[in-house]
Order: sequence, then structure tokens, then C-alpha cells
Amino acid sequence: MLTNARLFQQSYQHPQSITAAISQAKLVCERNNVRLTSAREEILKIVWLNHQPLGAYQIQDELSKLLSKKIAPPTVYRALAFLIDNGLVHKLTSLNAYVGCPFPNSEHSNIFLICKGCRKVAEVVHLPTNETIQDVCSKTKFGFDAQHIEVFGTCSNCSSHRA
Amino acid sequence: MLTNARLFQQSYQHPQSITAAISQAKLVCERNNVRLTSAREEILKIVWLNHQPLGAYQIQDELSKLLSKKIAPPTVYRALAFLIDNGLVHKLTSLNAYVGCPFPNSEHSNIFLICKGCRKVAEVVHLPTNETIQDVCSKTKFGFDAQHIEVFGTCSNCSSHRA
DNA sequence: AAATATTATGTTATAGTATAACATACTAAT
DNA sequence: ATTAGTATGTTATACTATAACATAATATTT
Repeated sequence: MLTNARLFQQSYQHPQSITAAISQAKLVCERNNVRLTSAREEILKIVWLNHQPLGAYQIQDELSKLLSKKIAPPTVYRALAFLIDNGLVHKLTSLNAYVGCPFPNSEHSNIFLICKGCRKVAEVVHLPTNETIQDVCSKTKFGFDAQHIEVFGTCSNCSSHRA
Repeated sequence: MLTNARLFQQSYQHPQSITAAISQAKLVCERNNVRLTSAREEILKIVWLNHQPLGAYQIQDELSKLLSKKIAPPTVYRALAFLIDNGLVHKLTSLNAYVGCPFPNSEHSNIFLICKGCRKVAEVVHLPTNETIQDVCSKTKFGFDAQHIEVFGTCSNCSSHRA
């Protein structure tokens, strides 16, 4: 099982993870033969710098501050669409918010653990869950394309602190 | 495994399922000690009459036609919130659309099979998937509250017709 | 290097989704 | 009959996202 669930721990401060994420993003873009432009890179950084998923208009504000100029929504949405297409960012549909993908290279099942306490979100790759979903699809003769799983609850840090 | 996936079949025309859904809804509301008012009941019918998930503003239009008067968004959203709270309707967050729950009485895992061809959505209750998700939660010490699973693909009817 | 094609961004306007706030009406329980 | 609680009507507005068209940057061909 592959996960970044340790980000739920207070001590976890994603050490050099942003720079690692950016260099990995560069590799992904090279492989996909697409361009990681500065706007896209800045937005990826902004998403990564925040432990909580960000809304598009929060990203707009951050980018606007960073560049000291007005940014219009299409700029943000276009960059997000690009990042999502290339597996670098995910949209959490129940929150209308966006998070950086911690393992853009792996095939993944997109399980998101969303903490109601701290609002942080961890992603998990879990093959057994993929298999059970495949089982559901075969039983219903449903041709599988993609899945999106959001799990709501309380992370370990929040449950120990607010116990 | 509990599912209404047969609605994907063209022949499936939910026979008396709307009236069954309404009477079941009445039981649920009685049990929960809440009121299924006429606005709520009409909206539940509207959602049930459509095989495809409906957006809130589509529901608004339908209700407006049905009652021959203007309906404002809060009326729809309040009824939807009520129906969702009582497990009678689900929101598909990736579509911003709403569907009737075929088995409001059962504890369920909320797996939605969303067909890209006909846009119909089936719901599935599948305990093994629940168990794998529980496993993910215990491994990450994440206190489980709820889950929402959306699976995208092509239903049997669409894949046989467009093969 | 210049011309062209392709891709990305800026800009304005608007579409689509959802809720706040307050007034009124209905229902249930004294 | 009065009151408390719940539900609905109404208006305005907030939040989320995209269409459409102009401009700029990059890549490709000549």
C-alpha cells in the first residue's frame, strides 16, 4: 500500500517534498511531451505548499499575491486542467478543491482520506480495493475506465488531540 | 452484492418503482420522525422518474412545470438536503447531480457506476469493497466516517450497442 | 533567420452551482 | 388558542467554472 498518510502527523513537514514534486513533474511532462510552463509550475507549487486542498479561487489569490498582478480564473482553471490531465494534481469533487498528487508516476486507485478535523487529505494506492472494484464491474458487466474514492473521517493526529 | 445495475438494460423500465420508492420513503421518514412534505415528495419523484442523474436546476425546471409556478433554488436545495440527510437521494459530486437511492434502508458503501454512454448511474452495495476501505483506514489509523465511490465507464448496454 | 503553425496566456463576459438572510406560513404540542 | 418548532417563499448574492476572442510565446518548416 502506497500512501502519504503520514502528512497527517503534526511532525511531518514535507521536507524537500515541493522541490521533489517539481522535479518529478518535469520528468512527467517530458515523458508526456508537454510543457511545464511557469504558470503551471507556480500553481503546482502553490498546491503543494498547502497541506489542505485548495479551491481554484484560493489558488488565484495565492498566484496573484506571488506575481503581484491580477490573475483571471481561466488562467487557474487551464493550469489545473493541464496538471490534472498529466496526473500531477487531483480534484476532490466533494470539496471542489485541488491537491497535489504524491505519486504521479504510479497507476493509482485514487483513494483520498479527507480529515474533517484538520482538513488535510492523504492519498492512498491500495490494490485490494482496485480488485474489489474490478469485481463489481465484472459482475455488473460494466466496462471500467476510472474510479474516484473519497473517504471522510478523522486522522490519527486529530483523534488523539481531540479525544 | 446489492445493485440496481439492471437499469442499464434498455428493457428495464422501473415498473412500479417510483411508487415503491415513495412508499419506502414514507417509511424511512416515519422511522426518522421527519416529514415528507409535498415539495420533498415531488422532488423525490422527479429524481426517480429520470434514469439519469439530474442537476438542481433541472429539478427546478421540472418542479416548476409540474406546479405551474416559479420555484426558487433554495426550495430545491432544501428538499435535496433533506432527502440526502435521510438517505433517499445521493449527490454525485463529480457531476453535481442527484439520483434516487434504490435501497435507502441498507447500510451501503455508495458505489456508483456512471456510464459515459447513456449517462445512467447504478448504485452498488458491495461488502468486500467496504472491507478493503476499512483496511486502508486501520492501516493509516484513519477514523472512518463515510465513503463515496464513483466509477466511470461504459455499461453493458452501451458497450454492446456501440461495439 | 523569416514565415508559419501550434500552443499557451490574457481579457472580458457570462454560465452554472449553491447558500445567506429574512419574511411568511404551516404543523405540532402545550 | 397560544406558542414553539419546522418548512417554505423571496430576494439577493456568493462560489465555481467556462465560452469566446485577442494576443503572445514557442516550435517547426522553409
